[in-house]
Amino acid sequence: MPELPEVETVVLGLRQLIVGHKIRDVSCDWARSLRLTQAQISSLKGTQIQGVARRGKAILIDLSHRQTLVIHLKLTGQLVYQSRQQFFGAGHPTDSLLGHLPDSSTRVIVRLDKGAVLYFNDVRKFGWIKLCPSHKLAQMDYIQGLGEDALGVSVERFTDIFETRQKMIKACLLDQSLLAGCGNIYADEALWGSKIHPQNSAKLLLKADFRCLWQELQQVFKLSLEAGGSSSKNYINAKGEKGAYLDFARVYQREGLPCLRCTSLIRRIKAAGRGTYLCVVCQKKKL
DNA sequence: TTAAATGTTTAAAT
DNA sequence: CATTTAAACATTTA
Repeated sequence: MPELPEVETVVLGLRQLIVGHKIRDVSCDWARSLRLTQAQISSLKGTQIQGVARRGKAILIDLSHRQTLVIHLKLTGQLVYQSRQQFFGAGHPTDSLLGHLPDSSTRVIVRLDKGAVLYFNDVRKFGWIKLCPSHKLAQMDYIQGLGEDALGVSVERFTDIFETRQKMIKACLLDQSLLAGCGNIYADEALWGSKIHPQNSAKLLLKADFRCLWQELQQVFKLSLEAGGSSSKNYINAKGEKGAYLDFARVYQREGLPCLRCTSLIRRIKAAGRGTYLCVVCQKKKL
């Protein structure tokens, strides 16, 4: 699912809740969700959680035995924290964020001290949890392949990374080895916002195009983050109704609806292997 | 029944 | 070599 804003929402939320907690035990009923050896699983017991961070779309949980849990939510992962006093869930928006847990999508259960529990739910089972020595994190397969983080990258760096690339700009935005964190929804939103055709080769874009694209991407991230990600706490509003999920989207999943700028109808095409929404009038292809 | 889904990886085709 | 496309992972929903 989850892209950078949703992952960041998980991280900010969990940091307030789980740091200081000790792990009692970890269980799992779908082996591929928890990619640890039995020895590694045992090593977690009694360990204290020292910090929660994000790198690209990966969630990093630092533990007192100098190991770090690395979690990837992929398309449908979510993390939910429950204790007597608190409840917090974020990631892919589904009813599991508020229903009784564990449920049928629960893959891993981390029992913490003081009666608290952390659930890793993942309907499609693509997500994973790994463990890595903290000092070797940079060499871990997934982390090692990540480019600069998309949140807070400077315009200059952003432009430098892309301007010489031959491939289509959308493929560039989705390439985690170039820029880490952007996913399908935010790529479409930023491209629409900057009036750039997703299939334009990056090298055809002007400095002004990159500046605009960068601006739009940071802006959509910010909006989504303020709303708690396109999921999470605002999935359910104060009245207990389904709320802000994708409310910020201006093109994504709006096929057949009028473009909010020019009223021509939003089209859906396939680009960079993904469903892609755009306004063919506003987002002109360059020669 | 078919198509697609907020991601990544790998193999095969250009 | 650089890019693109398709398939795979597994399940649900339209």
